[in-house]
Amino acid sequence: MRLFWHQGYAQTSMDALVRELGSSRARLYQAFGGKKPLFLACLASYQDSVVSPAFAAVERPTATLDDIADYFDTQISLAEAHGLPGPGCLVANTMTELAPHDADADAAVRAHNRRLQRGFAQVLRREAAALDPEARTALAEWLTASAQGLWSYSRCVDDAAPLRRYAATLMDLLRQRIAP
Amino acid sequence: MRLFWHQGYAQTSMDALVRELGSSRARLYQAFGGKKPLFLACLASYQDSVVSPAFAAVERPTATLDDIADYFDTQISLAEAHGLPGPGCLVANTMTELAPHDADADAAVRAHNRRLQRGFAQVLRREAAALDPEARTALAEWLTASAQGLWSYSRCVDDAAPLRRYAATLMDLLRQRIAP
DNA sequence: CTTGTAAAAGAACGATCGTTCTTTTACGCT
DNA sequence: AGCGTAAAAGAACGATCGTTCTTTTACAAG
Repeated sequence: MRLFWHQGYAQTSMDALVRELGSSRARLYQAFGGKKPLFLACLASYQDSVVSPAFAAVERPTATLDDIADYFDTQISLAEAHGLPGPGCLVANTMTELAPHDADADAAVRAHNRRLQRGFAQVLRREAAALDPEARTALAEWLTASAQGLWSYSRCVDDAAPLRRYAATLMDLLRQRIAP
Repeated sequence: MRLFWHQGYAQTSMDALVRELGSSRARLYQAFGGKKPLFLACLASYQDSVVSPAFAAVERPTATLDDIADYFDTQISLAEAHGLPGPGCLVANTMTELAPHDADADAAVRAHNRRLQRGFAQVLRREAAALDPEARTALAEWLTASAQGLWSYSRCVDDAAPLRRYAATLMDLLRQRIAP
């Protein structure tokens, strides 16, 4: 997963994957059937091991705006830990590299976006009850796309400061928008 | 340029470029020296032929918030004309594919981001004079990163409606933030 | 018309890609 | 211990990559 994440799909060879996983080529092909199915499995594994731990708090029925802020902070700290400019988000990278050319990758990416948007929307239903539903949906969609902007940005900055400023601005704008 | 834009750097072969350009391999190598210099030349050409026409209005000394909104609308209409899911923005794609691994691409991408941020900041200096400079810088940086989010998003949506909602939300949030 | 020269075309090279296949290893069963 | 079988390792395949080199073409000068 790490290689796909850091280098992208096209730039990661089966040879490198065999070396990284310490497995054999035959085993990889028997278990997954090829490079693309292996990549899709990595994408699913990424959901479980990276996205879910960070986003689960937002999906709790009691989640607040602070949980959204924490989600961004968590992801930024993760990016910082990987070293900046960093690998970004595997899903976000897939969105630009593979999704337009591969139906399976596209489906996985859209499912991810739906998940984020749904999580954000649930928080907003409680925290922005005064807004009409369409406005809340628009904000949830905006937050989802803004997360992608964060990941793109993380690929060409030297440290986490600009990313934190971006996240802080996002939350400021959101709070001002839903303030009574 | 079109091939790099639509398919990315790694997925575009010199063979395909020769066919697309109707030129010969020898001529390409004599004129540019290789695949990467050719790509960098395309990146520069993209700035002139795509970015500048859309962004020049924002960089005018008299530009207003409406010019920023027009910039987003123009880019969305361009994406729509290319067909969605579309090729996105060559610079945004380079940001995720090549910039982390290539110093030249990284420099070009950062220069692009500085240009956008500077343009946005100049508008905000007039339209948000009440805000302190740091807040204006944060907003200009936010708009720049948000543009990248728009392009990421454009790679996995079927029509322009979500993109227009995103841009409209951006402008709403911005106007509310700088409202007196 | 002949000849010199530069540009264009495409053959060819080594390297590497994803994939397959053959060989080897190792372990459970009688 | 001997043997059958499945898994692991890596050699090998055709295809394609970026790049280079050889051949052909076309045109201008004498």
